Amino acid sequence: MPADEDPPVTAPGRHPAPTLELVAARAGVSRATVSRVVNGSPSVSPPIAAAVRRAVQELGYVPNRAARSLVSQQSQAIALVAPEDVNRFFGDLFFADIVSGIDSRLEDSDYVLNLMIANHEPSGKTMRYLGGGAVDGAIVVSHHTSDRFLRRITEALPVVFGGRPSVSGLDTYVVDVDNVAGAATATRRLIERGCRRIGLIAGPLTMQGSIDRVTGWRQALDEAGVEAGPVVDGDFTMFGGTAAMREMLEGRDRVDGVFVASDLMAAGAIPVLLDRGIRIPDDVAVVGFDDSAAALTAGVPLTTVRQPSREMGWRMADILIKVLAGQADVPRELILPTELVVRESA
Amino acid sequence: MPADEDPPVTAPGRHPAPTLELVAARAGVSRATVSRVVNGSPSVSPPIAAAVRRAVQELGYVPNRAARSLVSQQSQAIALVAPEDVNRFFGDLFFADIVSGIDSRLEDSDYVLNLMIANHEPSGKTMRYLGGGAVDGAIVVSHHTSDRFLRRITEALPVVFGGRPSVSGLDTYVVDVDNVAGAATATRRLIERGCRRIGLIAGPLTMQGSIDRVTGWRQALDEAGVEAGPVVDGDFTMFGGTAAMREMLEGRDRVDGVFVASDLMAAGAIPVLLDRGIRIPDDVAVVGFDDSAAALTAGVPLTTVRQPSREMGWRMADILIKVLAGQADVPRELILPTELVVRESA
DNA sequence: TTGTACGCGTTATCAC
DNA sequence: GTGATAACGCGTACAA
Repeated sequence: MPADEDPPVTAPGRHPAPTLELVAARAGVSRATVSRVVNGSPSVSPPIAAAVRRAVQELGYVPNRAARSLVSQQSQAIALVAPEDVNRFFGDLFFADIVSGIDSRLEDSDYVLNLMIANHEPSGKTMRYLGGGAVDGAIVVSHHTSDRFLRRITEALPVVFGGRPSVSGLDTYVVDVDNVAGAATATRRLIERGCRRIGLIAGPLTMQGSIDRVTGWRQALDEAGVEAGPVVDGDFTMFGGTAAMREMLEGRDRVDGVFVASDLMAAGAIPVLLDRGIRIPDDVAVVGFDDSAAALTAGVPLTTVRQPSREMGWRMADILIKVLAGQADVPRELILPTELVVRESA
Repeated sequence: MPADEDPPVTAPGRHPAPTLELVAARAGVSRATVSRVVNGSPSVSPPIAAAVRRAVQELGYVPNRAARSLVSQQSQAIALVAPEDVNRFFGDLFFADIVSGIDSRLEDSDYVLNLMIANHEPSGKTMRYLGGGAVDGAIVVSHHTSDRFLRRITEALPVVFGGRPSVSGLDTYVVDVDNVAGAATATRRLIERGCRRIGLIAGPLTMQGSIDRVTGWRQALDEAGVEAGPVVDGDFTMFGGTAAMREMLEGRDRVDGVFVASDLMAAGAIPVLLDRGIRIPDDVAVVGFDDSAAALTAGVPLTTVRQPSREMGWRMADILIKVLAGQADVPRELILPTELVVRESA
């Protein structure tokens, strides 16, 4: 009674993958030649190349990634690292655009994307993985100033940040928008509408982008000589936006305009206004930030500051790929423009 | 003038990773012994093991994944494949839960997750990647009946499906809920409330889950002897839900209850009702499906059918890991229970 | 232009 | 218990 018969390690019925050797045998050439053909070396005679390609086709040969990595010292993989709660990450369509952009850049490359949504501080396991050559580089988004690992990760491998990190002096690349200018533009829109009590629903102040948007808001106010209204933290989540708006309305400060530092928060905040019979934009005007898909689901079409999030994703991947290819003239910082999108909320 | 000086292939300043060899030298033992210690082999004397561990620590040694893969024939990576538009995938918080669940199962394993959101039919590149040993297995979600690649992928590597595929006879594993029963429960809730003109906003009928929910809806209606109301396709998106509800209201059939086959669609549909002054649930009762985060952002707290999406993700990863480990007693199909969550909309 | 041979870092099978 | 040594599949100097 074989109670402990060894289960097969590999699933039954899968063919062992053909190797370079096999293809070579079939094409009647050496492994080296096959390798050359596969890697598009010019120094191989057309007839031979054709024969090899046919053999590759017939056998369904596909290069073994591990072997290739081992010799080339490159994994052809990059990591998308987000030190953020999974639901938070997925909940914000802004990141959908980022991923979409990264994806589109990677599509016609050989790189694959590894997802590392690391709740809180990335663990030792994660860091070992990142530093251990398992990926060639990393794109880091949604990072907080408290993240000690920012420095460690940039020391471990080439990194492109989505959003300027608060820590400076890092050996890294950054793709960002001018958050200060964008926020100022949004606030000016409110001022021009005639708003004089302008509140702010901010993102978490552990993120540089949030801080910059606060700065921009205040800057526009100062320029216009308008007194600053109440400030509440909305945490970059929809619920946070809802809670923040409630808090703001319950405060002693009346507002007639609000700059909300992300569309998702605005989508949470606007229903609070509507529920209380407050008209938008007549009683309270609202401007968001991102122009993500949430801008159209807020109840009132949202006037917002568009940031080219999909392009940002594309650019980040593009920069990383160029750096990994050893290209020298890659700019350290790429600042993309924002643009005010006027809809109905302000 | 070195106009074309070779740029360095690797970023400057990164140390070459220490190898087994190096650790061995430092500890004064052979590579084999170090390997044993690293892999927790029992047959190594405690003092030696300690010395090796110290060397590992000091050098910050981390095993080279490629080399390990090459010899073990395993990549320690699994792919999450979604033949779906990126924004669609990210836009539905249901998938956030799935990913979160997968992630939590992978956390204390050595596996990493590769993300493959393949707009439309996965390309040849994708299939080659999947079949080429770059990943040990795959989790496939959001698949459509039209996906010819379902068969190909199951032939290429071990696969766990999220949601029963329409194609049958596949060598694969499935984690799903009983969509028919869930939909019937939802519909019964409406009937018990007194609704007699019950419409349906369906998901895309290219997905088996959508079809099953239609079936469940009709089943409950038939059982109760209630005539079927209008059916409109909502595409599993928020906008789709909005459009579907508009279409339904403009039709000649009056409705006093609607079963919406996903919370996200319900979140799009409910505002349409509210905008027209239709009271929920008094004039029209609404039941959703999923109990995703969207259920609480619909304007009216949504009565819905909860499916344990996070657990589904966890289970899928768990099953895949067990299969990859050669475990024999893994069930081919795991059906998780649904549960009616009563809130205010019905 | 093509083939030979070595090495990439690991694991595993042997002897010792 | 420990150490040589042979794979694993591939890229690439080097030789032919």
